[in-house]
Amino acid sequence: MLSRSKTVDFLREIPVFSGLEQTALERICMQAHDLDAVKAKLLFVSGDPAEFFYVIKSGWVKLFRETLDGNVAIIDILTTGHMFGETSIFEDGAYPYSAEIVEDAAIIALPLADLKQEIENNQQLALAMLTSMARYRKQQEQEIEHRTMQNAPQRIGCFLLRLTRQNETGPVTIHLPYDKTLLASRLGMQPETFSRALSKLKEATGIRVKGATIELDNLEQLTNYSCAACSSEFPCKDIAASSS
Amino acid sequence: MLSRSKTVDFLREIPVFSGLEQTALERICMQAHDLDAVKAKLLFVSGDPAEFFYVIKSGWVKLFRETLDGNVAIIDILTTGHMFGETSIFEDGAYPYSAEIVEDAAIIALPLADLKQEIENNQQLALAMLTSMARYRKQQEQEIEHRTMQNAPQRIGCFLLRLTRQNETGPVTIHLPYDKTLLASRLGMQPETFSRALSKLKEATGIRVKGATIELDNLEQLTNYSCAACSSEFPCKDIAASSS
DNA sequence: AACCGCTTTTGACTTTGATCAAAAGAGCAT
DNA sequence: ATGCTCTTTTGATCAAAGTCAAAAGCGGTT
Repeated sequence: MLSRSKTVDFLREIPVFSGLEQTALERICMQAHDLDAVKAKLLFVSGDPAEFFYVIKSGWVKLFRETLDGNVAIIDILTTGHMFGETSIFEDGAYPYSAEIVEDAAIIALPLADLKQEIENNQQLALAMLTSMARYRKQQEQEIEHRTMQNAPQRIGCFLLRLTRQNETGPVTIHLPYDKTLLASRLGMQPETFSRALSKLKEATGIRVKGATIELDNLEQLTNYSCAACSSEFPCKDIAASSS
Repeated sequence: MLSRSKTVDFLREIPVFSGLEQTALERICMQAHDLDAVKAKLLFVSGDPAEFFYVIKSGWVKLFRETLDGNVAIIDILTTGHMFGETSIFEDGAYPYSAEIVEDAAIIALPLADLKQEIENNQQLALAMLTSMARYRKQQEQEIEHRTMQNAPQRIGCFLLRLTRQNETGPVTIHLPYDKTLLASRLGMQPETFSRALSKLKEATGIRVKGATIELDNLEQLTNYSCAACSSEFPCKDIAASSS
């Protein structure tokens, strides 16, 4: 079936699956189904029984939880090539967070049971998962560090840097991937703070902001400003690409 | 050799190793050596070539990094049964953080190469590592949530709760495991803020503080105050026990 | 007891970011 | 173009936490 083999091809591009044998990948994709979802659609909510894990073909998905007193905590915001829901393999069978589409998306849903079985029987996949988890873990460590060591303008600068390919030298144009309110919460600040912090960053580094488009003459402007409060000097390797 | 079999026995108590066959565990412990270290000793610094991973028998160890502008970011503070340095298996062979003894400790050092080889050849261990990584990942997610959603007194209260066994009903006595300055940085705040926040917590919940000893009549006092800003209602399962 | 070095607390002040309220801008349908 | 909605910005104010400085407390020695 054509759509099945396209799914296999897509998954092969993702680090955690890229080393797998064709047959293993096909077993995982056996029950795959595609779904298109528009902005604001809730894929599942925290506590729902976990049947599927998801891989994003395009668009953006927000993972979040709500606190008892009604605030929202963003876990992560994911896009093309990212995977989510797969950690429920190691859990009690419920999703530990809710997932909402924040930019129209094409998504592949795959049964957790099949992934679980393959991991348990396929050493290669288990190791790939371990590597992926380790990378994610490192990313989270860095996230915690950023939240405590960087102030608001620095966090924005750091985020912008991570949107670029890391060895550009000349002028760079960056497009913010989703709206500024969401970006604010991704960076752990209020929308008003984001707006003001972006102005401050503009002041401090000379970047040019036009709506969701940002231009800078070179990355150094930003790295000097943002990476000072960070433990890993710039091209902060490893943190860019990852599957949830 | 007696000390070798004691090491095996100790590792067997740790979740990630508990399901292993005796022979597998013995292979990992083959080159084990014990070390006693006093407060302030640096085990390794970030960037050192990673040869060993460590398991703590007793005492406390701080993992941290330094930012370019000279501040210190605490990664984690670990004690009995915790493991660290093992993620270097998935890295470029250097430790990604520094490790310092903060309370006199007894530690087992084991070669990373042996662990790596065992993981690659032993499906059971790979799966146990995956489970352990998933638990740690969840913990980190919670840590990020705490840092953004809870204020200073709430974070302290939450930390105290996690020092208790979670189903106590009557009065509880808690001993702070290490000094307050370190605890402050573990919770992402300044020592002065910690001191004042603890007073505020005392005010708000009626806990009694005498030096490093804290008494409370029941956990509810604290949970009402601290867990309101959190997404997982109290006994916050999973987060207590873990390896690294 | 007196002293030393350390941790912890307290005080005064500053800075950062949150909050509340309102205005401005952008996108879209009519 | 007009009106509608939603996002973003701006302004004014407030609260939380950081900073700097000094005092108090707490072992452990001598």
